[in-house]
Amino acid sequence: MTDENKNKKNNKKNNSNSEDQNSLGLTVKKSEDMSEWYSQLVLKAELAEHAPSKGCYVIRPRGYKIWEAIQKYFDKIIKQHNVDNTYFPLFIPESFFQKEADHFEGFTPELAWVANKDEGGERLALRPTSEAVMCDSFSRWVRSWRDLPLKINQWCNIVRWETKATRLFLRSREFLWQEGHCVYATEEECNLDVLDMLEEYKILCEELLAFPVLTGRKSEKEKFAGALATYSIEAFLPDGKAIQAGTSHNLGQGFMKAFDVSFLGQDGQKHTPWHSSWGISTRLIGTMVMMHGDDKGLVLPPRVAFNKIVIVPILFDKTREAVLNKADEIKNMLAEFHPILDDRDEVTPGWKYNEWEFKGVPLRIEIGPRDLDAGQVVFVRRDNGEKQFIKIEDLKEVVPEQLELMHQALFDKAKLHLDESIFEVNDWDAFMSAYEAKKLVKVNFCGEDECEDWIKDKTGGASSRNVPNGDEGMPAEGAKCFHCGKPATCVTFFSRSY
RNA sequence: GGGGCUAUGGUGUAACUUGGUAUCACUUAUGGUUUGGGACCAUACAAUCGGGGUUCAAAUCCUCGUAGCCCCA
Repeated sequence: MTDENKNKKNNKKNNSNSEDQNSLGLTVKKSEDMSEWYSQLVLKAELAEHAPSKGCYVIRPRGYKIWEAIQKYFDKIIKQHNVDNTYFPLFIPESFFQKEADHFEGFTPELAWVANKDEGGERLALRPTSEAVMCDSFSRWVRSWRDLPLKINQWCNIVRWETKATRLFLRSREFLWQEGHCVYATEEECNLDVLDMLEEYKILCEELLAFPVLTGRKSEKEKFAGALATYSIEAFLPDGKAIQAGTSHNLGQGFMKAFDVSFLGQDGQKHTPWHSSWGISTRLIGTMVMMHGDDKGLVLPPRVAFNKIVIVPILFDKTREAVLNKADEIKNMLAEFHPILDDRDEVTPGWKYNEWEFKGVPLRIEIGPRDLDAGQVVFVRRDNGEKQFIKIEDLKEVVPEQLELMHQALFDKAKLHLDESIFEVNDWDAFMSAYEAKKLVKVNFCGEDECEDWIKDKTGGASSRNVPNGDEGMPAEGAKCFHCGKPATCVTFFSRSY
């Protein structure tokens, strides 16, 4: 054994001796090593676990509940936009991919192929996204201007053969998402849809997941393979890295032409329609966990949490029955919040507090013999840990009130971090110092691939996030690119990213 | 894409250098005493990642595979 190995082993030993091994808890602090903190939390809070095949994971019930909350919220939005759910096959013939050259080129490196079967001599790939297979159907479904707009969505899994390091929820070879695809008669309608859905994603993050995002257009370098323009929502995490949390693409007419989708207009002429697609994935789960979790474990935003309350009765033999009866009464009174009544005898109240905090339940109600006489409970919010006494008859009012306050507090904290992280700079030196301080750097930018490549290379990882929509994304007259000095074409955010 | 490290009950680990009965704790189960911020006693269940090799003998050495983590591009 080499010295180096011995040292590693000794370190491991020392660490394990100094740690509390029976702990549910985490061995690192979020502020010290967020990456390790995240891995431990996702596993120990039983959101997910590694699967036998590389880069894949099992979503456990506690994690899937979060996905269900996202689905429940967003499926309603989809329907409000008159988008219908469908299901398209997992297998896509190779020739379908090849019809759109940019798309094929962009996705080839991460396609997974079915090895032992081919149909009619043609290979089948597992879908990395469904433009190709959907457009094939669209070519039959779209004939007349009366068939438009055609608006469909699917909730499904997709496969992208990642070669980079994979992370639970954040980057994996298979993941769950929703992909909406709309076909419009005009460019204007298509554009509007692309931006509308981007806005819906923003609202989803703010209203359900309780964090802010930057909405904007991706650079040429970062846009979707085959798109005219890609827009994204970008979340900025506490460790100073951005993460793309959702995308909306204006796919223009490329796929339409490639798959021969056309319609007869009111003018009796044949026209090529316009095409959009937009998606969010289980990556949002990871983003939410990193955004709100703390050193005590998971923090579920109130609107995401299925069980919004845990009731911990304090049980002594003499008063046991009376306390349990009252706890049960409270549980029924607050049934709409799906309270958990933790009446286990085998662990102490203190254990329960720590356990439910770790699992992120938003509110805790403690009730013991002393409270019984006073007609009150001890009431604790997960995000701030403050204890207060609440009269039992006031609970029905206080619970929804505190859930809303907690949502707002989580959002405000995330918003404050985002606002404090944005640094506007005009030259390379200022850029580098802001970037090294893990800021979200706002610059005038030429928007060119070569310039962006150079920046990424020079900094060892700075990438453009997006260009804000509207006036905010427009540089002042005469503004120059912060790096190359050519005339700036846009205002862009740069940062480290996941 | 290149390099390094790791894999032992459900969990965290010891034993590996120098081959020989697999350690300890937690968890779990049962019984009892407990319970307002991580209670305790007793007993019991439970493990060497997969394939191949070396050897009288492999957790330990060699080899291939699989998976995870880290560093560089």
